Amino acid sequence: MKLISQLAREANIPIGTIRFYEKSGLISGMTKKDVTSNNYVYYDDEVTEKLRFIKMAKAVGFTLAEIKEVIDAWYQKELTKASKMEVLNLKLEQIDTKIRELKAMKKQIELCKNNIENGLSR
Amino acid sequence: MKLISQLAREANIPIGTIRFYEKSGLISGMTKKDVTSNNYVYYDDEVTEKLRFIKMAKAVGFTLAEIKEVIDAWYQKELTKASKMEVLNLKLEQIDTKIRELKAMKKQIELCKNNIENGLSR
DNA sequence: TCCAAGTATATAGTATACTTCATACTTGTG
DNA sequence: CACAAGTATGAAGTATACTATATACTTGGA
Repeated sequence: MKLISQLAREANIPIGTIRFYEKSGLISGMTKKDVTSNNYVYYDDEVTEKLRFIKMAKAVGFTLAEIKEVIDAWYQKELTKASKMEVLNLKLEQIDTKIRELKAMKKQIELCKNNIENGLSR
Repeated sequence: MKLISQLAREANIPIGTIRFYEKSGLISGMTKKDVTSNNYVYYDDEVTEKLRFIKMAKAVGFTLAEIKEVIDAWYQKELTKASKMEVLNLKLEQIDTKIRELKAMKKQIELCKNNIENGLSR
């Protein structure tokens, strides 16, 4: 159980961004009910995991809305098994598409490199 | 040589977006100097290629600024061979990073699927 | 006890990538 | 030659994802 500044350090994400993610429903901490003097929010390791996932997913072009879908399928017990599987399977397909696109880009860039090496205009 | 509406059809990208990309310096058409009655812009197949590349690169999370760098390394003759290679090599590294991240996400999601199948909360 | 540093909340501002709108001119077809 | 459809331009508006600012309260160490 950690406060927001420690979480930010661990995940290497600005505090402001974490608050934004919490407001957006991607993550959530909890207030300790036995503490009445403040309303500090505590986060567990699950949140750190989620933040790492968010970071990766964002890096490969998923939107926060898309990421939220996956996280909900992951952690929300309210959803049916079937609907969770549907979301996750769709996401796996999208991931494979992205991998294919990245490989295609790689080929194109390598071709381009060869052309430059050989002094061809293109 | 085609006008913008045909280009939009071929690349499956809205005309407005194409105009935005042109203003942003990612692509450029040409006006026919022998035509004086209008200032219609014509595009060749190179532009179609660029648009396809832009689409893929965007899908995997590259920004327009990053994409512009690659396109410039690709088509701008003004840059030195060395600086072009630098840009392209960096981009290849970033692509490999993204592929690794996608594979990591894939593993995580498949693990999550197994947990759901086996009825484990997590 | 003082006070720097941490926390919470709300609001406003910024950057990116479009998208829409208004206006005006051009072209091709009936 | 009328007129719908296409084109160009500029400016304003929108969505997403932050980022910064202001205010106020809390905590922990000298």
